[in-house]
Parts: sequence; C-alpha cells; structure tokens
Amino acid sequence: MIKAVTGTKDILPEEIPNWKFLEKVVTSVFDNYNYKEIRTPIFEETKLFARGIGESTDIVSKEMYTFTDRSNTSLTLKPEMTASVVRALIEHALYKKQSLNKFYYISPMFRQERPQAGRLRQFHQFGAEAIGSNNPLLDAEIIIVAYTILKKLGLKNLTVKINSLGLPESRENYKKLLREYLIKHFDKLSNESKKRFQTNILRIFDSKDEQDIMIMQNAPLLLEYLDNESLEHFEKVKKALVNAGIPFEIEPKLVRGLDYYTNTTFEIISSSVGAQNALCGGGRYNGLVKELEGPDIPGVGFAAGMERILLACENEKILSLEEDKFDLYILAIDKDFVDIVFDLAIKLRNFDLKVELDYFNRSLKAQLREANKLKAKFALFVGGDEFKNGFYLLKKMSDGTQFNIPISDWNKLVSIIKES
RNA sequence: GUGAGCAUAGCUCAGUUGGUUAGAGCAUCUGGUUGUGGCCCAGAAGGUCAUGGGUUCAAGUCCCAUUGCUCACCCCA
Repeated sequence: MIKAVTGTKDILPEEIPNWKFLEKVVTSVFDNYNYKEIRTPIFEETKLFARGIGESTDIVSKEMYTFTDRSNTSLTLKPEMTASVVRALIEHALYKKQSLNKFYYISPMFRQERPQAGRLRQFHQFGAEAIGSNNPLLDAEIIIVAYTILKKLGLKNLTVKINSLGLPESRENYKKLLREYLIKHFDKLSNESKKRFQTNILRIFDSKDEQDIMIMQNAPLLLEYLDNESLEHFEKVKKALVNAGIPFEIEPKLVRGLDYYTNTTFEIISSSVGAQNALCGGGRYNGLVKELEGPDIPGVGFAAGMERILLACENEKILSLEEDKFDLYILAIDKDFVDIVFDLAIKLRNFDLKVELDYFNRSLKAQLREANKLKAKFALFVGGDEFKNGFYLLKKMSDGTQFNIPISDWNKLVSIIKES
C-alpha cells in the first residue's frame, strides 16, 4: 500500500470544518487590522532562503527540501514565509506604492524534521508581515493580532513572551561579553553548546542541558546591554501592549533561531499541547529587506503553526461540532423512477438546496435510513400512486408528517423546504 | 541525526504460563410481511495478527531483523 510520506498528513473531510473555522477567524481578524492576503509560490530559488534566513541556521543547513529542476536550478520548498513575502515586495516594488505594506498569508510550509506532536514535515502556517515602518506600535500590533486570533478561537492557557535583541551593533558588543563570560566555563558546556559557541552563541540560552542552564543563569543578559535606541523602542512596545490589555512576560533568554531578527522578538506558548508548545513566534527584522537587495526598510511579522493551534483547540475542547445541515433526500419508490429522481435532484440543487439521493437502487427502507443518517430535513418520495396522480410525497423527518405536493408546483416544494 | 515505546477487522481495543476454526463494541450491508427512518432485534460481510526470518510438536503470544507509527531530544511554528 502506498502511504502518505513521513511527516505528511491527509486532512480528511471530517476535519475540514475545524480548518475552515480557524481560517475564518484568522481572515476576519486580519481584515479588521487591514492586513492584505498575499500568496507566493510553494517553491523558490534556494538562495532566497539561504540569504534571507541565514546559512548557519538549522532550517537552512539541515531541514530544507531542496532539489534541482531540469534546468539545474536549485529550488527549495518554502520552509517559512517571510523571505518569500519580502522577495515579492521587492520584485513588484510594492514599497513604492505605499510606504507601509501589511500582508497576511495562510500556506503550507516544508521542513524535514523528525515528526512529533505538533510538528510535521508539511505543516501549515498563517502569519503577517508589516513592512515599511520602524514604529514600535507595529511591533505591538503584530503581537496583538496574533494574540487576538488565538483568543478569538477561545484558547486559554496562553503565555506571551517578549524580548529585545537590540540593534546588530549592540548585539555584537554583547556577544563579545558573552563570549568572554563563557570562555571561562567552556569546558563544562555541553557538546551542543560548544558548537553553538562558534555558530550562534545566543542560542546557548535555549539549551535544556542542566549544566548549561546553571552556567547561563549567571551569564550577562542582552537586555542589560541594549543600546538606548533599542531600549526606548522596547519600552514603547511594552507600553502599547499594556494599554491593549495584553498580558506578557519578559523573557531575556528568548532568542529566535532565524538570523534576520532585530529588536523585538516574541513567542506565544500554550500549555495545552505537547513539547512543541510555541503556537506562534515572530519579531522585527529591520535588516532583511536590504539583505535581499531591496531598499533599507524595516519590517516586523509573525508566523503561527496551524496544526499546533488546532491541537490546542482540541485539547481544550473548544471546537464546536456544527451539525451539517441537509435539506432533502429524494427516494425512488420503485426502480422505474431512479432516472427521474436523478433529474429532479439536479433541478432542486439549482434552487440552492442541498440534495442527495441513492446510487445503489436500494430498498425504500434503506433509502430512508440513509436520509436519516444524513440528517436530511425532508425526504421526497417519487413514484407509486402519488406520482400517477400528479404528486410527490414530502415527508418531514423531524416529526414524520407527510403531505402531497403537486409535481408542477416547484415554488411550493422549494419554499416549504427552505422555510423549515 | 539520537533515544524510548507501540504495531490484531474501516475505527477503538480484548486475546490467560505458547495449545482447536483469532473475538467484542462502534461503523458498514441485509432483513424484521405489500410503500417509510431513528430505538430495538436477527443475520452477513470484513483479518496473510505490519513484513521477513528463527525457536518449538505447536507462535497473535517468545527471539532477531526490517518497515511504519507515536512520543521525546535537537530545532522550531
């Protein structure tokens, strides 16, 4: 048997209502905040991600689905969306049409990691990017939008964590300090952290190794060494969040794994899912547009994992099971009428009714059982004496009452069904 | 990439210290008197017990390998 490849999942019809519900909430909130949807291709030239996300990041160095096409171009299935959105912004010079562009997206992403609860190789994210302004209010707005969506879904058990990485220069200065501190404890660091000492020293804060955590407890914190401008920026973000009534925690150790972040970073975690508890994350990326050969304009954004969010919803039992409304099931009283039933169903569907019929020439009893199973509001009997006399027999399933409807009287049939 | 656990019907699961023809519930299908649903009742269909080896008189059950899934690490959403 051929099965879906590791880390991919079919979303079956029974799960679709949950996805539709999530998408509806997402689009409505983005619409309120005037973010415009953007859709970019599923794959890009590999170098976009290599340069946008950073060669040394885990995503680029070991998780991308990269292949060459027939003309030997290296292509990659998108592992995240920000680089693609920025590419599109630059390519179409959208920054010239308006100084601030606010985008949102809903799209599959691809990363070759070991699957786990809340982690797939093809997964879905929604997210937003606000590009063109360095206003700290936009940092706050991005966090507020993300939080609002999760709240509107009905999620509880959320924690917003924020941090500031400062400007690249102040970060470099801080890294020096951190290096000086860590060199003293280098021998005691875990192997993984020793590697990070070279590649991305800030990530040592993320380590779950006990020794590492002990060491890092006394390490200097980036927040304490921020330049004045970043500090002021961060203060304004916090103030805006307080005014908006968003509860948050400052997490000085929150270091995001993508190279492009500057200043604000944030994450919203949920205690309702497994170990992969970050429902969404994001931050400011003031150097990225320029890095990708665009103008030197700032941006801020976030991405949210839809599978994780749905998992959290499921665990918090907040997904409403809306019953599928079903208007009419048409039955053939005897087999001579199956063609008439089929034609009739088509006609009634053109009146915007949801209509089903039997495709197995089954007994009347079986057909009626089917009508009941589908929760049809009405069953229409076609055939027999009624038909001979110019009538259909309409049965209301909820109370079992039946009445004749003249075959020619479409309006009556349709209006009875619609009005119930 | 590392580690642990699991694999029996479409689904959720029983299956005793290894011992006849591998079971249940739900779901599916048929019937319960002429042309009528739900509840109920009766019946049917559905399994190479993940795959391949091994031990044994005898393997769903014990051993090994492979594959897959799940969870965790790593990292991230």
